[in-house]
Amino acid sequence: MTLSEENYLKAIYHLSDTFDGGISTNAIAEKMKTKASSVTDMIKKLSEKELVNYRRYKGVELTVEGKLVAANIIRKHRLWEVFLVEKLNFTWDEVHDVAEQLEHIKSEKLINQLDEFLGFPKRDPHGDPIPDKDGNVSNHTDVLLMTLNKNDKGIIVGVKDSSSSFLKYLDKQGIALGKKIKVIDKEPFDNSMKIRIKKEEFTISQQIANNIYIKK
Amino acid sequence: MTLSEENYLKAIYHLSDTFDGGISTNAIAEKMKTKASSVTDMIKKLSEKELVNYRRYKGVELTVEGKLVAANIIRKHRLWEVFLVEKLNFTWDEVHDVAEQLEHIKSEKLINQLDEFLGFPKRDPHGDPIPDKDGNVSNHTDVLLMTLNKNDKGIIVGVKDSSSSFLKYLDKQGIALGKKIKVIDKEPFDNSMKIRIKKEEFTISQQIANNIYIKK
DNA sequence: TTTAATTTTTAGTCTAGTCTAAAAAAATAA
DNA sequence: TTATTTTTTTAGACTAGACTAAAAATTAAA
Repeated sequence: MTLSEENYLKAIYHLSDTFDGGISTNAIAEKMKTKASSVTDMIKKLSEKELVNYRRYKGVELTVEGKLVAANIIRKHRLWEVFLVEKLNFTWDEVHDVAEQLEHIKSEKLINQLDEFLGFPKRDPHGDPIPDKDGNVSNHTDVLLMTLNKNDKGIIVGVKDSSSSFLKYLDKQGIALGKKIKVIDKEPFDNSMKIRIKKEEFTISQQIANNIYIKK
Repeated sequence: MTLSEENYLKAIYHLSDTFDGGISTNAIAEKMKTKASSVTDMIKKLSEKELVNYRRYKGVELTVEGKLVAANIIRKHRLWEVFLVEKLNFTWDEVHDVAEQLEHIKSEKLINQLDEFLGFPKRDPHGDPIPDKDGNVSNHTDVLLMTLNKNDKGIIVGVKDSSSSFLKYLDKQGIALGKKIKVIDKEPFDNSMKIRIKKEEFTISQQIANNIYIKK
């Protein structure tokens, strides 16, 4: 498994989460910030290794084996994120680039010991679930804040967008995982909503509400 | 800095420790398990970047900058080794391959926080000194067990050979860092020595004694 | 259903890092 | 000091992974 192969598998895995059926060459190219022709080359290679199913012009799907490999990389990524935040005092908007490197370290023992050292965490600092050794992910039944209605209540459990700028915005507003939230009002015109967190009320845009997961 | 460049710098750094003056192409090739022609190519590249001084047929020496880069990689390697042993229950003969990967992770913050998290350790699990941020290494004034004479005493502080097989041998014999040792007798014929550790006496060959560092 | 636009693939090129084989320089021996 | 051996470098080829430009297949529009 080369670094590049691993990154392609991860990208396909994430795209499969959002879209059904074969993932298009262009979609992968965009996600990987590379060119479609490069994607075609790599897909052929992954197909040879039976990590993806591929029919020309029809896009790709991960095989069972490919899915396992990808889930394992994501498992490592998220466990390292927990480590960075819990043990090394990183903030949740600083961890991504480093975890992106650490996820490629190869050692079964390392990752299992790390898991234990961290107390077998179930979610990373952004609220995303950590796959287990067999690639099983506790499925995300949580809903987007956007879908709540007036007077609905819940707990913030995750974010969809993990970009540094978004996370910094949340920190500034005092929006953090585990906080209780209540929808005070919802504006039908632009879907913005007035929310309450810890007795403080303020308004957020639909764009923000569309990137926060809530457990009801 | 590519992975390959980093590995060459590290190899040259280690070789400079043992040999004075320019490090030969062949010596690097042997250490890196590659061919002399590949070494020549890479040396040219490192020379362009002013990380080594190079004169055709005369071998290489690290520049001040090159030495700093190399020391930094070794710093990372050794800090990760401490982490693996102290926090993740690795044994000292298991850490090398994983640390070899982890040493290439790029993040200033990561390594400084790790250093702090580990309590600013001075030595790795094999007793080797950990360079500081500026590449300074507390110089190894310790002597090889081989150089001790009858009735000399000391404390085991390091090993020269970190191969898994050697470390396993030491574990089996109960030879560990920090243990007090006394030379009971030394055989002039083959330089083997009878030693005592914790009231137990046994004989070791010169080869073994040549790979253990002692603080007198 | 033929044409136009879009997507995907192919063909060929480039770079980093490796290799083999041969040439050149340096070190050693006669 | 010349000949031989060893070391180092050069020349040229190979692979992975990327790229550009052009061809082919598919999809959408007229």
